[in-house]
Amino acid sequence: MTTIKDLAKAAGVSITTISRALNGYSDVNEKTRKRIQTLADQMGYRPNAVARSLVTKKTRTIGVILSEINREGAKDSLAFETLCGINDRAVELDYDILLFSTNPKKQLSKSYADLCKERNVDGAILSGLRLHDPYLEEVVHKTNFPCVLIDIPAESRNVGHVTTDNVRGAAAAVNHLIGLGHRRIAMINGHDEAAVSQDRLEGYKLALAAAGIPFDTKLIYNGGFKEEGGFEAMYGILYQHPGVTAVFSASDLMVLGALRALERLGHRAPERMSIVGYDDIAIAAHCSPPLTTIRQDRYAMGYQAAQLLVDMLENRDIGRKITLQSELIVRQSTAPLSV
Amino acid sequence: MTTIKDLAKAAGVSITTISRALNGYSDVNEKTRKRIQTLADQMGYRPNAVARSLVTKKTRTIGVILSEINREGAKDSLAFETLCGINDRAVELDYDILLFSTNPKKQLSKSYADLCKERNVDGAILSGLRLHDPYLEEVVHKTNFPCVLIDIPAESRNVGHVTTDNVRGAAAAVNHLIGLGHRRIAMINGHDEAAVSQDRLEGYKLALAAAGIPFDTKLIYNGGFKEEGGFEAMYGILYQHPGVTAVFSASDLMVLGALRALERLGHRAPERMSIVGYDDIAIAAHCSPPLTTIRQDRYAMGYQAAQLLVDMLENRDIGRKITLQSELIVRQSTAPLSV
DNA sequence: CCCCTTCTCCAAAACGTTTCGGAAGCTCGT
DNA sequence: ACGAGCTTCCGAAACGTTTTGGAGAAGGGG
Repeated sequence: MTTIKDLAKAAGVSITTISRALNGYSDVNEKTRKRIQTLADQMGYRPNAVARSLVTKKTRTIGVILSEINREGAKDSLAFETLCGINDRAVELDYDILLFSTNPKKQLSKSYADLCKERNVDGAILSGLRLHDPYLEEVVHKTNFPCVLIDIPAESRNVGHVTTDNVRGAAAAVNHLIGLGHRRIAMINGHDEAAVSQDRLEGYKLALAAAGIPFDTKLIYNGGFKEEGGFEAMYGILYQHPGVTAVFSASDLMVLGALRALERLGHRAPERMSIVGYDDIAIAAHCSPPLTTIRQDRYAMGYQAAQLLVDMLENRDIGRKITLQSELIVRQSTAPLSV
Repeated sequence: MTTIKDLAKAAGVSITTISRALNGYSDVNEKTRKRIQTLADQMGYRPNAVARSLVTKKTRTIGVILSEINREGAKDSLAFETLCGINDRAVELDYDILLFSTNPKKQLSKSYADLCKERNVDGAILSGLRLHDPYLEEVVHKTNFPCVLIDIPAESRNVGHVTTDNVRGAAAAVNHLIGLGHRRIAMINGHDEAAVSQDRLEGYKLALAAAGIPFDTKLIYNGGFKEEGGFEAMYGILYQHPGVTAVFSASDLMVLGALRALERLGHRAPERMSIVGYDDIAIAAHCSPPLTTIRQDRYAMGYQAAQLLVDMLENRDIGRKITLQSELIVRQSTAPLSV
């Protein structure tokens, strides 16, 4: 590995001059700069980022903490799409990405803040965390570490936030069902520790209220965003509330489970039950029936999150919150209420 | 940020002692070690990994270079599953992951080797690269940078390789079709720059030969591993070779396109055409018809790749090559040849 | 009592950069 | 001819660790 020292020796100038030449400072003669530049290319010199970081205190690296990086995460590629968005924007802005998983074991020994401190990332993007994750609170409140949260409402000087308009998305889903004539509409929600669940429930309520349909707590099931949870929820709905003709699910994955439950009991969607999901995962367009769902653009969310974080890091003061819109995609899992 | 210096001052000992105490050396009194340890905890001391790396020359970081980290990659989550596997094993082995994308723009300015040199990763895992990628050749031959290649056959002192038995997988797929009575079997392959394509073609040929079916180059189509490519290939097969009753595709994604082509022309699988895919992507089990396919365990591949790389990094001399088995999953896109 | 171990501890160098504060040498106006 | 002001360069400190090579003290055997 050629270092700046080797280069200085070879060029017959000081280390300082090499550094300033290569970094485009104005106090070095254009001719010597050229000479140094070509020499550097010849010798294959690459500045050592570690040494540089040590003195500049910047690593041009952002930590990405995704809870969904695990084997199950593959089915819904939400985390992956987010990561792609983050990555693409990060590359454009010339930042690197350090991937932190949230393996339960590691969570115990080291908090995110510790991870970030140790590895000296300039900032972090967090996604898929529970609302009351203790480490999350630490990051947001105790440290003032720059970070961007995805789908977790929190803002402060150094904390940004990107999400989609979940209230509106959910309302659109439920309105679609109401427009099809459905009145008894159940909801399969995620879990209480997710901000999006609260928002989507809110949207569900709003849509019902606007249509003059009374809200019934009993029609709210929690499926934990899991396929299995959707299965059980649908089972419960069919047995406990046979009058229900439509379901709004807070995730497509849970719809897959719900469809299995329907089938198991000899029913089909949308004939027996209209279902609208959330996310528009890849499977949604291909499963049977293809799912009516609310599409959220996870790629864009990641992309915006990276942009927002870098804006914060480079002291461009713009808004701390970004809300993207979602879109109702009508496919064949919903149908008019047959009387 | 508390540094080792602050800690030394607070504890009234030298920097050396702090370092050696915290790193578990034997030449520090157990009492002082305890004292230092609790003091470090109190003060929230975190060793600066950057400074440490500068002197140790190790970063405990592995670079992951995946070409498929982009918006399109979301549909087949192969890259993601691989990443999950890498990540899980890396966490267990206490390594971090630096994610390099292969944005075309960046490829021009910096080679992988440069990326790795600059960022001082200890080693790298590469996947999704074309067989004759110039930068790949550089990594493998010119530098002796430790890396593990996924699905790219190359071995040397510092280069490992993990793949699945693509020849056998393909042969199993084709044998399945032959067993169902099919004789005119086309293949939709990826592209010539993929090692897996060559292997799968090999398996296809082998299976045909074993059954005494003559090989016909005209029945080989290239779909470039793209959905659209599968569409066009199937179109071509139906028009140019109406006698074909079964297709082996080198990826499920291309099968999705092929199914669309079939449908467009008023046909259905498996009635008109039996199709077996490759990969067993998430959609495969849910689409219509559910796909018969060869499952390869991308997660395991990533996991093994990480293990192999770390073994190499830590000078455990084991094999440089890992081949995982694949598995035929029979669903409903294949059926006995109806005479 | 002296020498040899063993146990603790430490000063200083090293890693490869950036950057601060000059210091020469040159030009130019007066 | 002289100082001011540029231009171009450089020495040395700093960043936060690890590691080398010892040094002082305590203990033990002869």
